[in-house]
Amino acid sequence: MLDLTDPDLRRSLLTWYHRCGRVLPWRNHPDPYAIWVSEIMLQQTQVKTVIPYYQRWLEAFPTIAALAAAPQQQVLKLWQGLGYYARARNLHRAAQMLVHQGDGSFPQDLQTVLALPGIGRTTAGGILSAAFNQPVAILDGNVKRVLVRLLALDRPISQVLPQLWEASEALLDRHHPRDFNQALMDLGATVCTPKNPACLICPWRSACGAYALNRTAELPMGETSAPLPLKIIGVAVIFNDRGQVLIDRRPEDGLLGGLWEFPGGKLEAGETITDCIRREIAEELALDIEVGQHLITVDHAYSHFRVQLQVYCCQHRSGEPQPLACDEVRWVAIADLDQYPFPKANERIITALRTSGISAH
DNA sequence: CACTCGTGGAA
DNA sequence: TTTCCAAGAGT
Repeated sequence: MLDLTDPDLRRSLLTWYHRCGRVLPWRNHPDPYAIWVSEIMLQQTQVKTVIPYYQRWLEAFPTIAALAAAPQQQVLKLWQGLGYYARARNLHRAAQMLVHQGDGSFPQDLQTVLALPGIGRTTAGGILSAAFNQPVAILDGNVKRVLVRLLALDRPISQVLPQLWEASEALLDRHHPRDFNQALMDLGATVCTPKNPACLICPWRSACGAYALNRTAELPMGETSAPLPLKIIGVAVIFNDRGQVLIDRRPEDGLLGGLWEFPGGKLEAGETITDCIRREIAEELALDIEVGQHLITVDHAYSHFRVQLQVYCCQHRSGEPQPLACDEVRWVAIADLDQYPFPKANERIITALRTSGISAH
């Protein structure tokens, strides 16, 4: 029977880590704030994607105080393209809490850390072990996969989370929690990968249940998932007679909260795309517009649905734009669109606008 | 507690 | 091309 507290298990992983561990910008960083930023950016996001964002972020906001003092629009602009924008809003809000309700330093107490917005159990363990070498366990995607294989659990991960947390805590090396947690994640990221794991060079090969049963390719078991529904969205690029276009800022909560976009909405059954756009602009902005020529069609996939944006150039006819379904509306010159944080699908609209040379008539 | 929340790398 | 899934958290 596999003993998770076997010192040889910990020793073999740490030895492997010292020889083969990754070199990362935030690893062994002296500032807990930098560790914190990296942990938030790394949620559901690959290391390679995070690195340039991490470096730009620390240049713009080198301290907790600097982040707390920044306007939210600058924070979102630095996060633009990274996704899951609530992470940026929560990080910003947590920095303000630390400055205004504390002494501006990052806390070392687990319960205090867990109380900060955007920090759950795994991120708290990641920060406290990496920044302060505290023995707090983690359970991220890498660790889940490693442990499911090590223990040969043939049930979907969502059904064995309590067991996996127990295992992570039992395994954790109390004398080297920082290196051990980092080693566990590195093992999952570089050896015990989702496909084609490199079992022949794995320090835990002889202890691994999935390897012994020759089932590494089947574990972890896949979760059942429904196909993503598709929404057709009519989108308006509305010009006024000064050549400016109308953009709106989405409500703070929910999808793409706080980011700017071109207005529009969902195509309803039996409706033409032109009617859809005119209706949405009337409902959400109280504007009368003329829908003109097609600009671009953008296909984009979110986590739980796909969208097809059918974008049309439009001309403002009458009415003053009202923020009925958003937080703010603004007329902006095309050259100034760069100053606003936009979601990825809208970036493609901006590119199309500039390359098409379309302007007001 | 099942659902919501982005984007891109990798196969 | 699709499909999976990444250092998960909030509600």
